[in-house]
Amino acid sequence: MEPDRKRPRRLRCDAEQNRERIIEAARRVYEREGLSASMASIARAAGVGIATLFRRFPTRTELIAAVFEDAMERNRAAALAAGERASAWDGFREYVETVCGLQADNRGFAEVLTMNFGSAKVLERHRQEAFAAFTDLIGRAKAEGRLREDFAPEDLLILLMANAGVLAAATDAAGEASRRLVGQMLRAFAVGAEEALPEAPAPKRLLRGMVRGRRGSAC
Amino acid sequence: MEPDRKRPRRLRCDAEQNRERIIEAARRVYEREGLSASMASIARAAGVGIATLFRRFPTRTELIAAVFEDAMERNRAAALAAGERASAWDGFREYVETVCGLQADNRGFAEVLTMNFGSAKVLERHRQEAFAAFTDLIGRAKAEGRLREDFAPEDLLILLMANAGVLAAATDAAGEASRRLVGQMLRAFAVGAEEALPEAPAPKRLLRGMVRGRRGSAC
DNA sequence: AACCAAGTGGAATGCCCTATCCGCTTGTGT
DNA sequence: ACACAAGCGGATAGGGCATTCCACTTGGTT
Repeated sequence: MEPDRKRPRRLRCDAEQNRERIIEAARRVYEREGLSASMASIARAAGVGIATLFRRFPTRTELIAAVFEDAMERNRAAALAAGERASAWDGFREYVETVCGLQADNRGFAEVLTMNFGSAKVLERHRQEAFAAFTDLIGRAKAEGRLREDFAPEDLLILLMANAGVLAAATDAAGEASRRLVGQMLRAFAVGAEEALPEAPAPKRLLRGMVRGRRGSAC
Repeated sequence: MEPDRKRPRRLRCDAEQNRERIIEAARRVYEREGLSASMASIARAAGVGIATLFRRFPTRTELIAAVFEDAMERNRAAALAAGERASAWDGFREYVETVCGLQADNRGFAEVLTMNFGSAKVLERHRQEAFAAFTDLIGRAKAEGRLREDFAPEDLLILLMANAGVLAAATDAAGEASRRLVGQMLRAFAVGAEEALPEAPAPKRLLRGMVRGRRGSAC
């Protein structure tokens, strides 16, 4: 995002440009295809040689970290903003919906949110901070009597994993199915829980794909 | 399962043996690795040549259908059995827990339950029948006043997709995380919903993997 | 202007995968 | 016992991918 800082000794300016092009291309590719996109396809999309990609990002993890740093930052911002709401429950609800929406909009980020990147310190710090803000929200929402006492912070992680699964499997109806899932889960978390549920997607569109597994094959 | 019937003119007995060996091997491999396991690895596991595998199962889908026919049959049986319970809600609950448990025990079947196999008629027929029995259960559980009126049959599909996602992402704590998810969802579905929740898994084990994507790469 | 470290792209290597081909082996009906 | 259709597995073609290597180019400094 910003020029650069602690990166060892500043890149030559054409190299820096290429670096940006790679990140932008990877952003597009990951958003559409998820993290399993090949390094080669990203280099192609960026219009650079494969060697250039590997020179700048020796491991896939480093590339992923660079690409999703700002999405994770947006996630953190959403958690902090939700913490400001007058009603903790409203904040809780808002954050859950927001983060699941981020997943729905970006297949790569959906996966990132369900994994652990031991290196990638910035990424993990943002995740930590978001999680801390959310944990704080949990306590207050319970105190308000709106969130069930047995809600655990891990339930958010589980929801993120579940949502990623729905998004991956529901192809066509992914957005609707995801919103429905989130609505159901919020009901499960809430104490009263009489809020309306988003409409369920039409069943035909729900089970569409067929052996959409990694490698080709067919019917 | 049974010798064979309408299969065109009966295989030579050594060929039939190989066919069984392939199915058994595929069962083991898919159970562990999911449906993305390669044909080559299955042939290797079965101790047959690749050609033999392709001769018997020209497409991946045919192999998958053969492998999971009986699991799908067990699924159907579970739905029918659940329909017999005196309390429809108890049956509903039992079936949901059972089918999600089947997913937890078998990564391949978890995926099968979230896809559509246009060919594979036996598979789809069993799925249909299970779904019909479940739909019947839904109506009765609503009539009992235990299941919320806005529960839709599609919610089961969504839950299956969600559960598959949790199972795929939670590696170590997969079983616990899955049970927790199911517990939450049942709360969302129920009218009263004051049943206890399974314990949440320890957070450390929840986010473990790191770019466990298809191909190697590393930290 | 000239130099050279930094940077580049494409070729090369090695792996695994799908799918098909083909010459050899074997079960089975006569 | 024999013939031969049925079946077998290894080899092969063709492709994608990760990763490394290397001869060439170029930005930036003097």
